[in-house]
Amino acid sequence: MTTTETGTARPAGRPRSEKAEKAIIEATLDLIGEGMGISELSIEAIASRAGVGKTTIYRRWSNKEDLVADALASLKAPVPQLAGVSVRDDMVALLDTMMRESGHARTRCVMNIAMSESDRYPELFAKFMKQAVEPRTAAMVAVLERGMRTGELRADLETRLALGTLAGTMMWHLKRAKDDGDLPDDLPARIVDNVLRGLAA
Amino acid sequence: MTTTETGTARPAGRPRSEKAEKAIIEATLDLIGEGMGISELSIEAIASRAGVGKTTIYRRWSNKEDLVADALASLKAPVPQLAGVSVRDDMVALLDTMMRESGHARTRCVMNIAMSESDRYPELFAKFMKQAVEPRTAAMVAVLERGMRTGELRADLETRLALGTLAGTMMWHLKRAKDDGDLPDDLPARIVDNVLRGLAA
DNA sequence: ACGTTGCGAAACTCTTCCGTATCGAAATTT
DNA sequence: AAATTTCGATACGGAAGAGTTTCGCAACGT
Repeated sequence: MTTTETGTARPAGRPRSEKAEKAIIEATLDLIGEGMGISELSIEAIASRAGVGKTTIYRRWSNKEDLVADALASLKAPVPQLAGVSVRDDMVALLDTMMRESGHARTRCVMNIAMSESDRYPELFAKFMKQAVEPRTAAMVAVLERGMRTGELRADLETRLALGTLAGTMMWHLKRAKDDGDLPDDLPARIVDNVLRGLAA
Repeated sequence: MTTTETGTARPAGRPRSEKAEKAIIEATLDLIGEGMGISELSIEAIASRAGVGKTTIYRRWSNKEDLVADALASLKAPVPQLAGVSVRDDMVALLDTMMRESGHARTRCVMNIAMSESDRYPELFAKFMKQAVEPRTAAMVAVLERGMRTGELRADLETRLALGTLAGTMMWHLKRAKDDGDLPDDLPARIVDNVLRGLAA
């Protein structure tokens, strides 16, 4: 070998622009964030918004679905740092993160797409769930299981069911909030307190 | 007046086919039920599926959005007959209806559309909410308020919050069920019992 | 220097579909 | 019978956009 290798053999010619790639992904998420559905999303619009040629897109992704899948998958879920003191406080923090993030139009639209187009693009959905949703549900399940061990929660709790109740309630309210856009700051706390205590007299 | 009137003065000429109208609405819901988003839905596909000419559609609706709005609005929500004995049983019955109806692909897809395209088609969304969703939430709220009066539920309950917890939890599980399609028959009962009792030890 | 590959831009073909118009046949009122 | 309206079918012009190709230039290796 005479080449100066840096791990992998670099092919000859001009290397692909990392900047262009970022711009394409960003433009895609941008347009989705403006309320576009996948079928309304056009490669030409993405190229124009990103300031690149269509060739540059097709050189990397063979079609629209592949591109959108990568774009959605690039949304990492930053799970918040938890105090770890009480289940109640940790869960409020987790729901609060959900609420604050859904305040951004982009997040809401991405969620809409992931939810509603999951039938049409199952692979896309699976990728998104794994990258963006599962880290959060895993964090919630961990909190719940800790509570069962410490005795803060009932020992016979079904964690999947309890997770659904907490996250599902939050989602329900986030959906309804689209009209004016703001929910009370203490909503996460009220949800958690209600769910922990129960509705029965 | 010399005409044989039947309430309203019928104009001369061949009357519009009631059957064609039904077929158009049905074809629209059918295609939506096959996973098509509104923007993917084409008038030509609807006409073909309904076995009518495009003219027959455009004579009745001036564009796609009007047609879809009417189609979605035609989905009445049949609120089940409630026993009215206990809040617990009535609520299980309501959630059970949600679950069984969401077993139909058409219902799921219609829900998806209503949820996700609400930003793009706000009037459509409003119409759908009023016709198909509000009757159900109203029934749930009625059950909750009855429970507060009878003492079966806490008197200081926030009904909107409690509604969100019950319906939101059910929705959460319905979303996850897409993979294989079936949820345990006793899921509604387990949800209600868990929510009423609370998660805390 | 030179070959190779990526770049943005533009032109291109092909398909889909909207909304309108036109046709002969059918249904209904007068 | 005549007039009117709807029917399904088909054709049309136009817009949009997918995916490909070509072009001249830029960036990288040898």
